[in-house]
Amino acid sequence: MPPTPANPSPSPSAARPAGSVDHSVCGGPADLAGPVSLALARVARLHRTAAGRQLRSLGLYPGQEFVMMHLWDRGPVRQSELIKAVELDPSTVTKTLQRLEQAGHVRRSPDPGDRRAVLVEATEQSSGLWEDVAEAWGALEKQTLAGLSERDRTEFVRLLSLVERNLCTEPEGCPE
Amino acid sequence: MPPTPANPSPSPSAARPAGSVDHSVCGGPADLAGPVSLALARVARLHRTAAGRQLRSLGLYPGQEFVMMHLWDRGPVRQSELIKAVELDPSTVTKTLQRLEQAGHVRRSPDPGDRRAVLVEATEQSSGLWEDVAEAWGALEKQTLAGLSERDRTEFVRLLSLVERNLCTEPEGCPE
DNA sequence: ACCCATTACTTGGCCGACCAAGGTAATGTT
DNA sequence: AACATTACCTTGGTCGGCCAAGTAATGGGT
Repeated sequence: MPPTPANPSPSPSAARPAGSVDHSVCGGPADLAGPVSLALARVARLHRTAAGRQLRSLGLYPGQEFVMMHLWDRGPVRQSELIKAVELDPSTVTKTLQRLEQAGHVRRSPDPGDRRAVLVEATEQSSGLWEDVAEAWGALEKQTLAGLSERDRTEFVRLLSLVERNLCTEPEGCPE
Repeated sequence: MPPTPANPSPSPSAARPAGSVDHSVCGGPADLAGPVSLALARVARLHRTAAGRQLRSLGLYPGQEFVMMHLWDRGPVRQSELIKAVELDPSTVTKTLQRLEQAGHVRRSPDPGDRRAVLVEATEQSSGLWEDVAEAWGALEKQTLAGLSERDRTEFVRLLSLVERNLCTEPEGCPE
């Protein structure tokens, strides 16, 4: 008998570790299974929102930074290269590039050596953004990690790396 | 002189810690500033995608779980309560609920006591999903944390909590 | 009683992300 | 040389998420 509404924790077949669930932070409710996944999802959304706030004023939308940054320090690349780099769905990259192109941040041209391919590069006009974006990301990084010791930070990236490996492997979807 | 294409790291004004950037995992490229923010963003996307894969087969889309889970163990609630609980934009919740309603997972009715408000509850039909969702989240949690020691896990939630607090506070956007 | 701020929700629009399906060009196979 | 496969990209559609703006009901203050 799964959900007997208005009646907490009917004891499922799966996860529900133990009594309290830690909702230590920020008033977050945090009931439900999978405390880590839940926390991760919440943090991720907050992080993206924060990035968005930083970027909006620059005329970029969250997600576009990755593309621009790659172009800025790689120069002209094939779109396929870019796709592998950002690890996004090809169609996502296509659409993002269309918008970036229309905004004048990016130029695209057919690859003479392979008529299926498209070469992408940041426009000169976009170079002014570079600094701003770097600064915005610096600020975001700073806000994200405020109050974390050096040890905490390295620990955090270590754990993130582990988790990333976990999420990459199993059902495939990771490059390689 | 910001972007001199095809020329790595022109030394910005902001973050760019040191030489190598750790791209320890999964072949990820991981150049660019803000290694933590970047890693976090990547992990978050992978995590959401993984959740999506689990959920698709159940006829749910990522994000809807949170709503359903809340309804399942809280019973009928006002929409405003739900919004506070999931910490999402009201319009997001509205749309999600419309879709969930159309899918038959949720029922909505006007609150007799307050004619602006809407009461939301999970349908009986949806109760079958409960177990599946719990299981899916269990699996996700398991995959996410595979190979992490108990100490690593608690450390991870601790760090996530800190980061969450950081991202909540500053520019406001957190409940309270 | 009246006005006005607050609360509760909705609509429309835009973007990032995915999948599914399609079209074209390069490459491999026989 | 013809065919099949694979690589590269685009289009269309759907969702989650945000913001901005709008409607409607409640409640407080005077």
